[in-house]
Amino acid sequence: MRYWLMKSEPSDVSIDDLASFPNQTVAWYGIRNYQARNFMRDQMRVDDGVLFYHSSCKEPGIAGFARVSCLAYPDATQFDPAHRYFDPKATSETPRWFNVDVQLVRKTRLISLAELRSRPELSDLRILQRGNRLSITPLDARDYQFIVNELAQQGTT
DNA sequence: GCCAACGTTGGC
DNA sequence: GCCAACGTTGGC
Repeated sequence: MRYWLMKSEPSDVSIDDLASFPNQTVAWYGIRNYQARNFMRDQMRVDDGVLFYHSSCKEPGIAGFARVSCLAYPDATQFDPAHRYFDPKATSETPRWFNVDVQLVRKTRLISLAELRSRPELSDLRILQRGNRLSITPLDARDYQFIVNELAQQGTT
């Protein structure tokens, strides 16, 4: 079992949006970076743990816990010429882009980026490192458990 | 809106 | 295969 941090812009899909979706599940479509795609396609398994992270917003940070609920399959948006994520080089025979499904486990208080940075225990977290822009990054069980057991317990949820 | 960092593209 | 130009990300 692996653990992942997955960024979403709340103006696109927020934690509350996710909570309102059928089965509290969303297809993680629109990834157009090969490294992030490979994580989904090659490494993610059902029940992997996911930190749902709000990015490009007023208060960036971890907003909830989720899980991988479906193995990767071709991203439907690559085939749709009307869609912003259309990829003319992709065909149904040779799809380029894949996505998993992600299901909410529970919303938490917002664990801000500043708070994550303030914890020496999390200094190896990929998103805290300089120049990191990947929207999907793996993290160790230790970091995941620290966030679940220490940070997410504080405050109200 | 700025800008550092990094990925992708395409000419050669 | 190199690398300059360009585009994107995302915190601030």
